Amino acid sequence: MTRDVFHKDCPARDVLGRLTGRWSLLVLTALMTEPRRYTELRTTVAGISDKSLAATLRSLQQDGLVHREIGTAQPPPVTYSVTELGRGATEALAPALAWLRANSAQIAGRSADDGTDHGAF
Amino acid sequence: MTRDVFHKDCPARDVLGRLTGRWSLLVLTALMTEPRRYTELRTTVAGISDKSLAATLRSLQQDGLVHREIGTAQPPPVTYSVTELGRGATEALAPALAWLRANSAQIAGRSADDGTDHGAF
DNA sequence: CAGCATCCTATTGGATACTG
DNA sequence: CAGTATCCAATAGGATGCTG
Repeated sequence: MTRDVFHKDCPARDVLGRLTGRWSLLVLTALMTEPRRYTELRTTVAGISDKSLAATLRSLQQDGLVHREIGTAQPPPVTYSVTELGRGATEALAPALAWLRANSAQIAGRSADDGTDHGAF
Repeated sequence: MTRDVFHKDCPARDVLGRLTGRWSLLVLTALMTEPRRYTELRTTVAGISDKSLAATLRSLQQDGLVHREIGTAQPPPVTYSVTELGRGATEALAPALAWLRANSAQIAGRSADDGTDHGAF
């Protein structure tokens, strides 16, 4: 006990580092329902920059969580989808996301409760 | 659909940002089984610095996920524990951690497979 | 359309030393 | 024991402009 991930040299630390990037969870979840094109993703994950989206996708792709496919049309459409591994990861992350949805409003209004009701936002 | 967390101004974004910090998941999980003292935590979460541990604890405490209690002995012992809210959060994160434990070795050996067998590390 | 290159700033986080 | 203070390096990430 208190081993593996708590150990300094556990490779899970690296993976954790990449998965806890600001955008990974959002991008993975956005890809869960259906494959998406680059521009589509940038719209869905509102607020992400080109640089961050590209970096996140590359990172997820290198970890084998996301698949990148280039079409033959002109200009070539690029479609991203989750791999089997990525699907497992996203499903493992789903409870965390659900918890966020349910509790973040309460947490956000903890140190700065200005009385404004954002609802889910 | 494609709302709430995908919206730019959703407060879940902030909470996500703090929860996806490099150490939050580890610290929360370390506190799940039993309350722990500061030094104990620093030992359990191997590799964390004083600065990062203190910052992580302050952040979690402000979000209401962790409780800080100061004893009366000399020098005053400080004990950290998860709150009810924190317990819910950690449980929601547990599947992600389990997935990490099960799959990170495979992922880590993806781009740099040197043949070394780290096992779970 | 799907990025990459460049520049820039802000934040993270480790090391070290110090304190009540 | 339980931190804080300071310094510094590395990284993340946004803005902008450009490309095949």
